Amino acid sequence: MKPTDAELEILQVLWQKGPCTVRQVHDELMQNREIGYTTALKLMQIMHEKGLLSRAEDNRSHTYSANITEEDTQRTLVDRLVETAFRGSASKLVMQALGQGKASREELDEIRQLLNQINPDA
Amino acid sequence: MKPTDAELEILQVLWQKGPCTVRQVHDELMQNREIGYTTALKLMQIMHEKGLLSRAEDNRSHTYSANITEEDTQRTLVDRLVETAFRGSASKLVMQALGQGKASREELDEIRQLLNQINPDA
DNA sequence: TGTTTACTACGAAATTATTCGTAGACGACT
DNA sequence: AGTCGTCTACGAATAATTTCGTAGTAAACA
Repeated sequence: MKPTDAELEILQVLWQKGPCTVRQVHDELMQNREIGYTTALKLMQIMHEKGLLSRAEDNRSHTYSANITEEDTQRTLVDRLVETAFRGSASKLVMQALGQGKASREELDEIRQLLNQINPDA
Repeated sequence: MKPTDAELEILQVLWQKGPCTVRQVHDELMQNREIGYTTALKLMQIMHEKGLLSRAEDNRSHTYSANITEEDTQRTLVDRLVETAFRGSASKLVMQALGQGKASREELDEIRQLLNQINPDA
């Protein structure tokens, strides 16, 4: 399942903050851009219908949480991007991402470690 | 500029085949899925209006070519994905892509080489 | 010359995504 | 009880994307 852009924004909030009310999500989204409260509400209702979010109807308000993990979503999106934009070559994507020079030394070390663990002939 | 999904399909054809007529692009797209000829035509006309494609009005038919390179587009899409799905961490994306185990030994070597060339303290 | 074929142009339907206004419910507070 | 603030539900406008039908034009051909 590929979340839309607006859905991804909301998932980000839930992944970072954990279960939230619409109010909390909306406050967070407002840090980045203008968006009406009912817009956020509607989006979250739709996501709930789609099964993307579950909700606890606690008191008066509802508390929503993500039904998919950040990692699974990242995997889906990366796979998709590799297919649609990199003709199936994951390494091309890696080279592109690394080439941007936005990774710190620590991150690069982490990647080296991962590389050493990988056995492509398994 | 972020091409839409349908636009990316068409760009892929043009990047791989070079300048093409609508007919050629359509034939290629049909290899992967059902799509009407006029749909492809319309998409390419819109892309031309947007400046995404240029066209030579040769004979009877038109020959279209991409105005943006595959690399630039890949860069745009990767940057965007890093921002929206990886909270700005390019290395997280790299780890995710490498973790899928879809890279060959040769590709991994290539990545190692690139890693060694990168100086994060420049 | 008349018919078939291949092309472009264009309008518009269909689909999907995003946005928000309005209404109704419920609790809190006076 | 009446009013205010906050919440959900829901309809619907808007926008963006994808789709294709129809019409017109011109080359190719019988």
